[in-house]
Amino acid sequence: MSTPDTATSKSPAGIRDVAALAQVSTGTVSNTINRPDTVHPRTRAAVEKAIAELGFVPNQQARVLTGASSNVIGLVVLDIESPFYMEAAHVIERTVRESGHVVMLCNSEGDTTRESGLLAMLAAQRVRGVLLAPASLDEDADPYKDLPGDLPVVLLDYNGGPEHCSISVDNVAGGRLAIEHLLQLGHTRIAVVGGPTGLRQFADRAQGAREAIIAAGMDPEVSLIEVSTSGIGIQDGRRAAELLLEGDSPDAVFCGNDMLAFGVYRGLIDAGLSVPEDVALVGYDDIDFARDWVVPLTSVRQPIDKLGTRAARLLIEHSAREDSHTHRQEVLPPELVVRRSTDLRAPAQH
Amino acid sequence: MSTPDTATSKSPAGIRDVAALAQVSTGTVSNTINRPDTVHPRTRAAVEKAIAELGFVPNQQARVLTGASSNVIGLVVLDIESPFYMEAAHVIERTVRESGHVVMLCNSEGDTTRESGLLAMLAAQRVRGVLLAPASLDEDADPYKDLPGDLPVVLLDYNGGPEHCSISVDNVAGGRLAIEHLLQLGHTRIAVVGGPTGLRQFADRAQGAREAIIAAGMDPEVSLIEVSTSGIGIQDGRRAAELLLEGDSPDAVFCGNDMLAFGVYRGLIDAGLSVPEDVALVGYDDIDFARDWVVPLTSVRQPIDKLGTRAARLLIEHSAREDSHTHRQEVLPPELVVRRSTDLRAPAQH
DNA sequence: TTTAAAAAATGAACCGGTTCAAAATTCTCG
DNA sequence: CGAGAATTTTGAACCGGTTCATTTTTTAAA
Repeated sequence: MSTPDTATSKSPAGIRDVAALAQVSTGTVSNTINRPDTVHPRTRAAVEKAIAELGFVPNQQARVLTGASSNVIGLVVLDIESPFYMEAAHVIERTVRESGHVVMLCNSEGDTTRESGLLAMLAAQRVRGVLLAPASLDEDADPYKDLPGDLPVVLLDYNGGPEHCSISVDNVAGGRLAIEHLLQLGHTRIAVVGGPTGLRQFADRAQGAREAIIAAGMDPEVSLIEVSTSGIGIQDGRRAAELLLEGDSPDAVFCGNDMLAFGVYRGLIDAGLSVPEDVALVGYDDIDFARDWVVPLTSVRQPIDKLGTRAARLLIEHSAREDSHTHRQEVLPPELVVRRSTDLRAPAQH
Repeated sequence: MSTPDTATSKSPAGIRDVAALAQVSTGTVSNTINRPDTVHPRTRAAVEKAIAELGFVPNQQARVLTGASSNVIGLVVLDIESPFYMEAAHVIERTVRESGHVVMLCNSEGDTTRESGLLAMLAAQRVRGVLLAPASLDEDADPYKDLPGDLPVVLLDYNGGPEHCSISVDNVAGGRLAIEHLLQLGHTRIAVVGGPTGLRQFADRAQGAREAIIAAGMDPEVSLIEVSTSGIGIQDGRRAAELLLEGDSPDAVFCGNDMLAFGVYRGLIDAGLSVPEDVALVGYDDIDFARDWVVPLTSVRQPIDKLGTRAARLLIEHSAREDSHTHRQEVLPPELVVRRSTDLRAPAQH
């Protein structure tokens, strides 16, 4: 409106338009943009003026087509609303930005069909590579065997074996950590609210819980009450709590993630119990909310920062030297963050 | 590994490779992909076989280059971790998917410099269009006047005037709703915890609060205690609560968003007050957590669903017929959701 | 002033698809 | 069987940048 847009208001200016206006060749324009030091200052100024005048924006598509590698990185998560994945996305976005890349965020919604559709789309898009938090959790068959083209992929939060790069957190160790903490505090009837059977991460955490009980010389059949839920949200936790309170109440509850823990908390409060006096509560993930919850939540922290940065860097590296690349699997250790939901003496802030 | 990859393991197969293998011309391959009904069944079969054999994935970049419109839509939000924007992103992703598009999610982190960088990048990427939740909230100067190229943009949650398409929610009305509710319940000393001065949304909500007080024939100077915060997170709310409790305690608090409300809740609880008995509490946004909070939170709901779907559809439409397009501004009404944080009689679930 | 070397600019070919006018093939029907 | 119509197939040109061998200009040295 205010800028009269001197010339073409039809289609966005191309490099040839710029070349014509600046009275140089297209090669020179290209050089001005990509190798400014190889072009004479006077010429450069003229070209830059023309670029500004036309509002010329180089077409990235065309650029990639000629061999330049794309600066887009795909990120496929299985739940775009889960705080855990969002924090991860944030870290990844930041890391990736430092090297001039951008993230294309996609949501598989835990659906393997959608997931492979997205992978195909990202391959068609010729993205630089993909960070994939897999929806498919079949252990036997490797579902990522035949990826479209030779799309570089790094699995996120899931160890897919030696055929893939991956960064994951040791979920079994995490489960163990939680239970060891509760045992140390003297709890003997511990409930485990693990998400849906079939989600590997959650199964592993429950497995760790069992191992810890056994290592302490106790019988899981007696001291461990396992409950599975259909989802991994607050409501699911709440229902789990109701279920637990029907039988012999546990004196501690370990939840497969923080959202479940929040739900369990509500269920306990509604039943007139208090945390941690009557029941101790441990979550998993240590999302931001855990620290700020009414009763700050003890939680097994996944090192999201490391997870995200490592994964992003690994992918960029991987996609840089396409061949002669050996897949690498990194497994990070989780860490227990003790707060008041298990220990009243814990500082109010952390 | 299992697939020996007969031919080229060097660079991903191109349309000419397919044509050669199927013994047809490139045009026929293109037709097989895009207009299958115009090619003879026998030929089609041969081409499809070749495509499968080579693992051919059409290069989307090249496709776009020849004029096809991109299927990528940019989404720029100012806080990737904010539940509100994530819920919006989810809705948008879903809507956009239905028409075969994908979302490229970017985080401006409230920084206008980063924001324009992202817009330039999206323009270079030749995305179909951009949904922008603006970081720049200057009212006077229109900061989106000279967008790179003729990138179609729809402003999200912000009315940018007649020069832009936008979908927003009436924040003034929202503020009014909240206060009217509190007045109706008989509260007379109402605090308003509005975020940072300078964030328009928040300023508008506070403005609505003032209007409601005046409309009720009261004096804002007397009945309204306004507090501003430096951020819009839980911690900021908590600090605001501490500040409020130093002076004459209010009997109700209206917060600029739900996160602030959660923080205020913690501050109140820590000071030995209870909600809603001692102080009523109203949030804004009605994020998922509000319903599941320990004391379910009364909140002014932004119709995120509508916001997201409308915005996405408007953008696609806008970007379809580039010219002869008149900018449209839609303003959606907010809605009050009453829960126990203001009214004990509210049902436990909603 | 001449000449060799360095610096700058050029422009056609190319990336990998799509398009479309023209050519080749198949079908219809007198 | 042959003409005309309908259906398929073809392939060169194009999209908008980049590349790089070549040409042109400038600079430095003799």
